[in-house]
Parts: sequence; C-alpha cells; structure tokens
Amino acid sequence: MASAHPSQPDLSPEDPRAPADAAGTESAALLQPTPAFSPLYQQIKSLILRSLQAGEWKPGDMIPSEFDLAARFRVSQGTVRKAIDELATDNLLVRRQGKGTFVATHAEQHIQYRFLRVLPDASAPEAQGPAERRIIECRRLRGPAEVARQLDLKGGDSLVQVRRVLSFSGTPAILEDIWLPGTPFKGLSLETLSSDKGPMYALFETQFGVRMVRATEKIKAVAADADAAALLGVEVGHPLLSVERLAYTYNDVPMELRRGLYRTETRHYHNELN
Amino acid sequence: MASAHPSQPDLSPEDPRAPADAAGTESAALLQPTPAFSPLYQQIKSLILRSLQAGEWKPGDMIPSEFDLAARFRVSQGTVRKAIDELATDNLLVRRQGKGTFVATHAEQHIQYRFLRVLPDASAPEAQGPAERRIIECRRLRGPAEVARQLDLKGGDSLVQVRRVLSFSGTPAILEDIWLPGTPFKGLSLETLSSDKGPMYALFETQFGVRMVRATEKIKAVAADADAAALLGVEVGHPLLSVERLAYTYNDVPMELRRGLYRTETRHYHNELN
DNA sequence: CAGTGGTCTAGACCACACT
DNA sequence: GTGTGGTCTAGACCACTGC
Repeated sequence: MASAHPSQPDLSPEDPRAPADAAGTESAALLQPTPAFSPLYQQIKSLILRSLQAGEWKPGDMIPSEFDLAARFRVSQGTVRKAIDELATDNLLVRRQGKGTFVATHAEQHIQYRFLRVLPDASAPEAQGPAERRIIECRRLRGPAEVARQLDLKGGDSLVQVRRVLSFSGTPAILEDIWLPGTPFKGLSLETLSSDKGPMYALFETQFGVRMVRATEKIKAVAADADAAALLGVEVGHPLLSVERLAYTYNDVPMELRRGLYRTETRHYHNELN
Repeated sequence: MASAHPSQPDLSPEDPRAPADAAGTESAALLQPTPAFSPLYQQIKSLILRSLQAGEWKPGDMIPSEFDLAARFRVSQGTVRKAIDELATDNLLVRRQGKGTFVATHAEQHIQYRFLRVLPDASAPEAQGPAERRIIECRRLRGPAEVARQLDLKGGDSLVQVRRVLSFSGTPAILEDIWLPGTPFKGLSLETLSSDKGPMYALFETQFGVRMVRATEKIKAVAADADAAALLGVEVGHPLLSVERLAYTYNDVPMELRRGLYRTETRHYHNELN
C-alpha cells in the first residue's frame, strides 16, 4: 500500500488507477493546489453528495454498502463510514442496521412532516388528526422582486404561487402562501395539489425530483389583515404567528419560499435548543 | 489482552483491577442483568457525564486527554473518542485541537447567548448592540401550581421570580418573567442580577453551579395585556411573540421556566430546520 | 520539542434483517 | 447463512498549540 494516506501531500499525480483492482473505481485522492487541506472523509462526503444531486440514487433508494463504496473510492471502510455518519446526521441519508443505508425522503420518513413544528397544546388535544387542506389558488406569475431575490431568481422569472388553508376539525388554523421557481416546477397545478395526499415535499420529490434538505425560518407575531382574518375566521388585528420559511435543496439552492400564518390559541410552535 | 471486548457477555466478575497498571482505574466494563445491552462508548459517555454532574470538572475546565481517560476507563482511545464526540455535539464539551477538551460554558462560549434566537431584521440593523437590561423585580414566593409542576416541584416549594425588560437603543423590546427553584438559587437577589453583566446563564454557573444544557420552547402569538403593553410601550392588543422556555441542567432536570414577550416589528425569532 | 486532538487504516467480532 | 450496519481495538501518522 503506497497511497491512501491521512494527509494531502503525496497522492495525486500518479495512481489515478491502481495496478490491482479492475475498472469501476473513482480515485478519491483529489488534488488541492496547496493549502486547501480537507480530510479524506470530507472529500468522500462530497462525492456521495454529488451522486445524490445527480440522482444516481433516488429518495428511498438504498445506496451501496460501506464496503462497496470504500472499494469504489479506494479508501478504507472506516473513512466511508465517517462520511456517511455526517450525511446521516444531516438527514440526507438514513442508516438501517442489517438492511443498508438509504436516501432520506419526505415520503415515508418515519416521522413525517419533518419541517412542521406546530403542535397542538397539551391542554387541547383536539385538532390532532391530519389537517384538512383546501387549495385556494395556484397560479403562475412574474414574481415580486423580494420573492425573486430570496429564491435567487431574476425579477422577471416565472414563479408558481400557491395559497392554501389548513383546518383541524373544521376550524381553519393555518394560511400558507408558497412561492416556487417556475422552471423546476413546470406542470404544478391546482389539480396536482388537490388530488395529492401526504406531505407536499414528498410530492415535490416524486413529481419534480426536488428534495428539500434544510430550511431557515423567521418567526414574528403579526396582526391579521382583512384577507387573513377572513380566511382564518378571526377579527382583523387578531395576533397570528408569521412563519417565513426558505427551504433549500442540495447544495444550498433555495427552492421554496413559504409564508405561514398560524392561529395559536390552541397550538404552538415547538422548538428544541441545544 | 483478555477483556475489553465489543459485546457485553464476557467481562465483569473478574478483573475489577488488572494485574498490570496501578491504581486510579475505574473499570468501565459494567454489569447489565441480561438484555440491557448498551455499547461501551455509551457507558463511557455516562461516566463522563456523571463526572460533569458531580463537578469533577467545572465549566471552562480542561478534562483529561483521550488517552488518560482511556486508561482510566480501561478502554481504547477510539472508544473514548466516540463518547466525547457525542458529548461535544450535545454541546456539553468543546474540543480544541492542540489544546484539549473543555467543559462547555455559557461564559465565553465563542458564540455567547446560545439560547437567544431573536435577531434584528436585516432591514433594521438598529438595535444590534447589547441590550440594556432593567430588572423590574426579584422576589421569592410559593409558586403557582402550573409553574411548580413544570419545574418538578411540589406546590408549596419556594420559588424565585424575576421580571425584567430588555431594550435596544432605548426602546423596550422584550419582557421576561423567569421562575427558578428556590433551593439551588438561594441568595439570588435583585442586586446580584443588576450588578452582573454578561449572560444570565453564565452567572448561574459561577454563582450557583447550575449549568443549563438544553431547553425546549413553545412559541405563540398573543395580544399584549395591560401589563405588558405598559412595560413594552405598545397598545393593549398589540401582537407579541410569546416564548415559553423550559431549561434543563444535566440529567434532564428542569431548572428554569422563562416566559418572554417579544416585540417583533424589527426583530424575528430565527430557526434552522434540518 | 512534547502534548493534544484529528485522520486513516486493518481486522475482528456483534447485532440485526432477510431469505 | 449471508449481507448489512454497529462496535471495538491497536497502531500509525498528521495538524495545531504552546513551551
């Protein structure tokens, strides 16, 4: 063994394909000009990520075993393991002992609705069951500048806007406005949305190949305007929780801007601080 | 080497102190009745945690090196490493390459105010600097039943209640009510609080030996009542963000209940979803 | 320089799931 | 049984810090 060493110096110009071990390997030993040191397992992590983005393995798929990946990248199993470990804590992969490692998905992700942080108060277990969803509109437009900016689009680019109301036991509780970039979501329509059950992000995966990976939220307390008041059945001025979410796919590409208004009389936004 | 094996079966009755290697070891190979399997590194993690709780190492202290701990617990360095890794991602320990591993602290924790999630809006960089703090009151009382319940206290137990207002550039923005169990916080007074600068949780560490480790928050939008309106300089009914926090020390013992009311006209609660 | 955490490897064995 | 992830070890070497 002359390569696969801890540090960056010695491997790169030679051995893009070792003597033994036939085709199908990918030579993870990468080239950094000089001071751009990054540990091997980080490079492996990037390579796996690239495969995820490229769609080599789709949400729900099992990825190759640690040993297979180790052979493919020409590193030890432990190094692959550390890379996968990080991808798993980032919720991009899911490990299942005895079975394999799988690409995470919003569809059957054990705890569904991973990004939904609103829970019924303990004192009011009403409004538990699944929400009733009513799509109010779904239209294409040239988006407002501010929305376009946050989605990394140009002012004139096409957008899809969706507005919907979620109700629990018949009482409206959540009003959401959703903006999506028009190009990746070509074909999204009111019918698509209405006929679908299950998490919207699962639909995005299966219908548009867009997997939401992380999101940031800005939360405020606001007074209901006439519009919101009517749709949520409260008076104008009623305090509502405003949750503005920017959701990202792989590679920190923003793919959705969502603004939710929540009635919080019998519900709260739950958060864990570590 | 006859012991220190991956699984639980073979080690325990013999070798509570090996032939070689003199005093000071702690025999981590523990005894589980039968089916209570837990990996070695988890047991090590528990042992380290116990030392943290017992105050063997105080916030800011450096803990023994991985090799020292490995010797002490009679396991390999890699196993200690994995235990420390988890404690570090839980923010109980902080690793510093070349220096050592340290007990986390709210005092100089690089990013201070770890639990404060309220940020000024990008559009309003006013109100950036440190908040001006005004303690309104600090008194002892037999707490309300609901508060006592959440702090795992009996109805009649003594509590400390603190009320304070935080302002930015002179405008009040945050009203906080804080309840603490009376016994661990014996001696906490308005003077103690007023004279202190820096994070309150840092003061709790140095003065009372209580380190807050994690917290849960329940967030709602509420209307300002007369009290809050007066203190925050808004009209009654003005929407405010209500953040109810339960903070825990080691071992999931609740040690603080805090209810904050935030004006969010130029501020928001920021959250990252993974 | 010595001491600490960080990376990498190689090999052994265990726990779990499927067939 | 076979294949997968999970744990543990032992040893080598790198990177950073501070004396």
